[in-house]
Amino acid sequence: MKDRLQQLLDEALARLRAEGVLPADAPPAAVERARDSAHGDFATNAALVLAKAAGLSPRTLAERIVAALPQAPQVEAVEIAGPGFVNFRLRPDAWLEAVRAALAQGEAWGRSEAGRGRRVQVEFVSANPTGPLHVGHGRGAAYGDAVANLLEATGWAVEREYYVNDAGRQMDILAASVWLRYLELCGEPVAFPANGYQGDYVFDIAADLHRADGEAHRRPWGEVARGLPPDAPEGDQERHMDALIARARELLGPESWRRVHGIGLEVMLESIRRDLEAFRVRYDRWFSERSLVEGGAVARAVERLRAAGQVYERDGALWFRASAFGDEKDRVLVRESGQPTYFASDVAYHLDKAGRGFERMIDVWGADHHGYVPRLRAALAALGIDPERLEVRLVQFAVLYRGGRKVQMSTRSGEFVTLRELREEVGTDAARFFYVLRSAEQHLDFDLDLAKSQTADNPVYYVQYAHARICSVMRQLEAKGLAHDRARGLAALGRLTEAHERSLVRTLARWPEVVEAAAAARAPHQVAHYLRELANDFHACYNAVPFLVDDDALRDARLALILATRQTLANGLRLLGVSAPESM
RNA sequence: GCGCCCGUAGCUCAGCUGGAUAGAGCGUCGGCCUCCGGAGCCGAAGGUCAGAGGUUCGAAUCCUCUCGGGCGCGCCA
Repeated sequence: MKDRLQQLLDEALARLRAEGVLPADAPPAAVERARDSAHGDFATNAALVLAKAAGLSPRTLAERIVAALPQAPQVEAVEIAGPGFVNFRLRPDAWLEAVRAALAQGEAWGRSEAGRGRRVQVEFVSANPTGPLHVGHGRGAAYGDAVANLLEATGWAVEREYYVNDAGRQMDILAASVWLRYLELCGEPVAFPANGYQGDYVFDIAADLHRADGEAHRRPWGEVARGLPPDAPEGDQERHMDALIARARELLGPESWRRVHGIGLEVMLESIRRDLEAFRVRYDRWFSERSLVEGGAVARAVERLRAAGQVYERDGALWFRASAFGDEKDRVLVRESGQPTYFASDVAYHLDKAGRGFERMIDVWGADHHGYVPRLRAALAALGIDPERLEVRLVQFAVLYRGGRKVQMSTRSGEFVTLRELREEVGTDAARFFYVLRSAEQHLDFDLDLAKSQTADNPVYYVQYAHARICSVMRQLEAKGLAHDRARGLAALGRLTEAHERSLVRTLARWPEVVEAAAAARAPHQVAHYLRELANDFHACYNAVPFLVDDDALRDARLALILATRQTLANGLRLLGVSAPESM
């Protein structure tokens, strides 16, 4: 509907340009939904925006625009108001088209081809496989998946990817931690390092290893600890850990080390995969960092930067001239030790993505990584890749509240709330809805008690209840020995004249615009808010207007309206990864 | 110190590329069940959009500064 009016406006403006009223390079003007129904249904500020360029007063220009507008059957009236707004009022039945469309298109209602099949990749969560997913990752998962769904719904060819950091020091620390817990199980008097992974899951992995391999990886603690630099608090915990890892590799030999390293990775990855699956998040691809390192892609990426003349050596390390591309300082690619940094593999990773031909690469990151964005863009620019293809979406932290008090989290000590615990406590539906209820750049206060409560306060139940209630009406219909005659209902849509019905129809008609806007802004919270509003309009209608009336045509028309509402609720909830129950 | 994000009703937040009297939910107060699920509906009170300048026909929205909060600023990932 909005598109149709935009067409009319564009035609009118083109005509005025042809007549010389408007200069050829006049800026575009848009049609928007009127906020206040007193201003009609849609409005355009074209006359206000273009008045200066045309050298006319806004109201005079508005009159010229109105005169130039082509006729359209849906438009009942066009009025000029205020300083020069042009307001469109539609004929009441123009809105009813939405009911027909919702029923005819079913699951496709609201979808569009705006993306024209262009390829976009959404990479999200990508947590290190060194521990279970916690509630912070949950928000990234809910957000990233919903954004991917929205892009799919608007005609993009979407790929969801998880970047697995299976190379590097953090994985080595996990391997060392697992091995030390394993040695404890073997009866060795281990002093567990301050910097090791403390969580219970490490014991579980160690126990798995012990069950499977017996004492094959046992080494005397005295040999392990011999001559290591002191741990914190007396010494440096990082140096201690590095030495411990080196010692582990030396004592275990390559094969045993790979085994210990591998079981940690395997168990954690499997746990992450299961958590996400239960959270209704599926990936097209799990991309291994190690495959980049071992395949030489990291070295090649560094070489490409070198060939571009954007690296130099200093203090024994290899630096990338990031400051020449807008970053605040230069960044190390290869350490003095010869080890490439995480940044180097990330450059290689994004180079690989770009090479896979995605028109857009959307990375969903925790907001604490924001400082990392400029250097990655800088690297892409230095490699001749348009940095605009990379879109980094930062998701702020979620803070959990229980009983009005903040729930403390700390990854170090292993006392964090895991995504699994959250899911078990409030359920996937409530968790996913709450996570996307606020815009991503907003800190999220996640009230566990509210998410669990089965009351009107809880927006998830409110929306789901609307869906279940419509299903219940249909069951009642059946119990009365009646059936819905869709054709008869659609033919009688003109009889939906009650204020609540008209309001519901208008909200319904907005759905395709909501999907498009939410996708464009990468803002699934707009869908959540819309669903709340739609449910509200439905509940109001439910209380004001009886559906199962004796008049067959009127009944079928009203049922067509609420079935269209049910379809819209279901489509919206699906985009957010939330179920639409038939009864609750 | 520098950089990024944020500051809107008692609380939690919307407010789409600047647009016409600033919107929801919760909470508070007052109403609505002989009827399709009361997990519902209706109404009322409640705001100097942190503050000060500026741009504009028009600013919660854009620019500058100040104040307040969060997060970054590693040869960690």
